[in-house]
Amino acid sequence: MGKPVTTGRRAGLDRDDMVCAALALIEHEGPAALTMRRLAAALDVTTTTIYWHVGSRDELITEVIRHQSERQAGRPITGTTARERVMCAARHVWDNALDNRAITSLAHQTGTTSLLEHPLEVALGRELESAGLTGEPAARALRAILSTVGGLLVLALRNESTVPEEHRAPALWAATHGELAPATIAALTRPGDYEDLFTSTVQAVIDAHVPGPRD
Amino acid sequence: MGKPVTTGRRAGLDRDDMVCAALALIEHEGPAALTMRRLAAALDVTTTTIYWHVGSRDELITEVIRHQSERQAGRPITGTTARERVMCAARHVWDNALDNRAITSLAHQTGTTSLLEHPLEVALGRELESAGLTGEPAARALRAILSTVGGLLVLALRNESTVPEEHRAPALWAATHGELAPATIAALTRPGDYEDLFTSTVQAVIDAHVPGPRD
DNA sequence: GCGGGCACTTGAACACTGTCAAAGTTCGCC
DNA sequence: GGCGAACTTTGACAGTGTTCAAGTGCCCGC
Repeated sequence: MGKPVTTGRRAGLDRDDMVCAALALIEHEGPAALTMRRLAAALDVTTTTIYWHVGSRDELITEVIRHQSERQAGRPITGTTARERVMCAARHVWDNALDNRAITSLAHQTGTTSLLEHPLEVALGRELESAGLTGEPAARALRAILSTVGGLLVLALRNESTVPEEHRAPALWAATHGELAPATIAALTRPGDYEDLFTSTVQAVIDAHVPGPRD
Repeated sequence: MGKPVTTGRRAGLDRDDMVCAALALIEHEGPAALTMRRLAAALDVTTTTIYWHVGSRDELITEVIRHQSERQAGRPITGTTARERVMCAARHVWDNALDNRAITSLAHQTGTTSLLEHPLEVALGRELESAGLTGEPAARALRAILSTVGGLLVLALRNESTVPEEHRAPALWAATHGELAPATIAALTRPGDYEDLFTSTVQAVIDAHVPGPRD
């Protein structure tokens, strides 16, 4: 009947639909694509409608992060020794971040990483307690491990394509003559293996906090 | 004489003035204050003039970072053992970042951290070579130490005031009942001491890569 | 049946961002 | 004196988050 595209109760969308659409948008087109107008277009709605449901962009992002946070709980912890199980919990944080790069980046740049990873952090905390740590030592170990993983994630999730090639690490090292041995420069010019770096570095931090089976 | 505020060669500013003014603006009012219009106002000039001199905002930022990079070189390395000297070089990265939070944050969010810290990274590399590491092992040690420091900096430089109190880590831990021991929760609710965390965590990573005096 | 009020939606704006084309002015040099 | 290069400005464009006033549809009580 050629309904005039009018206003009023037609969309039938609620807050959850907004959050899910935002999540999909981020996953498919990256964090920068999360624009109120783009999200509105994806939902076939006006930006004002989104504001009515979610309040603001920050609230929307927080909700997206919280939603994702619930989805990434519950991977099983394996391993027999305490160190192995702690390592496994740490690797869950790492793996989940790499499996959901876009949302993790978004959480990182909005300062809501704690919110996103909290369930995984709790799991890590449990393993630390099983290993015999409580109170302050457990908190210190937890923070040390999480910040180490976080630092590695900054490297692994960095979107190289946004920064010109001549300012990226390999090019900088290639331009560094005379200060370091050629073999070292060569090694630094090659791209690093983040997986190896993760394993050895996190293991070192864990070993410094969690007593081994013979202690 | 009521000179008409005309156009033409009047400002007498060059590219370097733009960069310095941008640096000052960032240091005094934070990275978010670096806006082309604000910078133009600070220089008593139009945005187009800035574009004529520096090309684009990204180029301006790159130049600011490079400029700052040169300023933060040259702190002396102290210590007698190899591990002490490596630790000192790592601490230089840490201290410089904390002393220049605004610029470091900016570099971090534009992916130019490598550019900013490259001189300090070279110094760290030198100490690693003095400790007997070369080639791939040196590169691995360097990357491990830098990513660890980077992860700690993410924590230490995070601007807490931008994210609502109930989504910050202490509040999240305070809301976590039943999963962890009360003493652990209490320790996690208290704000952490980043200085301690830096020392112990970085030391652990260094010890894993750099042989001690008795080896 | 119908009218009031709530729930939702829209259109149009505001202030802000980076960026650019065109036009203007001033300067050094021939 | 005039020409061309080196700047500088005006004024716009497209995009961002956000809000206000005005709609429209629907349910509920009368």
